[in-house]
Amino acid sequence: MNNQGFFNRVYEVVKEVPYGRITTYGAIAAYLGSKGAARMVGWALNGSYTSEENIPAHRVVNRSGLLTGKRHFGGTEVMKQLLESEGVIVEEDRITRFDELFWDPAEHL
DNA sequence: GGTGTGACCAGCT
DNA sequence: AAGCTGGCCACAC
Repeated sequence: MNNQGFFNRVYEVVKEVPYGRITTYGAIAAYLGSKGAARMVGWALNGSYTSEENIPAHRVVNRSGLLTGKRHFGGTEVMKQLLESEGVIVEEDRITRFDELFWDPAEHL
């Protein structure tokens, strides 16, 4: 059912990310079956803001836990604020306790 | 239907 | 050690 498009699946996964948790592009891409399509995941999130649904893209970071797409939120501090608002500590545009806060889609889904 | 792109990843120089 | 290039896949024009 959710095979209609790669984008749609990315949205579903990101929306399933629990509060105060984060995931990575590579993890999502790998879960979708396209390990090398990490770039595609970021692009999907690029359209997330155009999507009718509210996609917590701020919970998605790169493999280093770095807020790579922070600039796409319309403000580098916006993403940080959102994460800290959920209890996630952000330092130097990077997730602290990244290993602990990391949420693997394959593990939950 | 080919080309370009994109918020990455990993390896090479 | 750090910077850069290529590769990867799927969508838009």
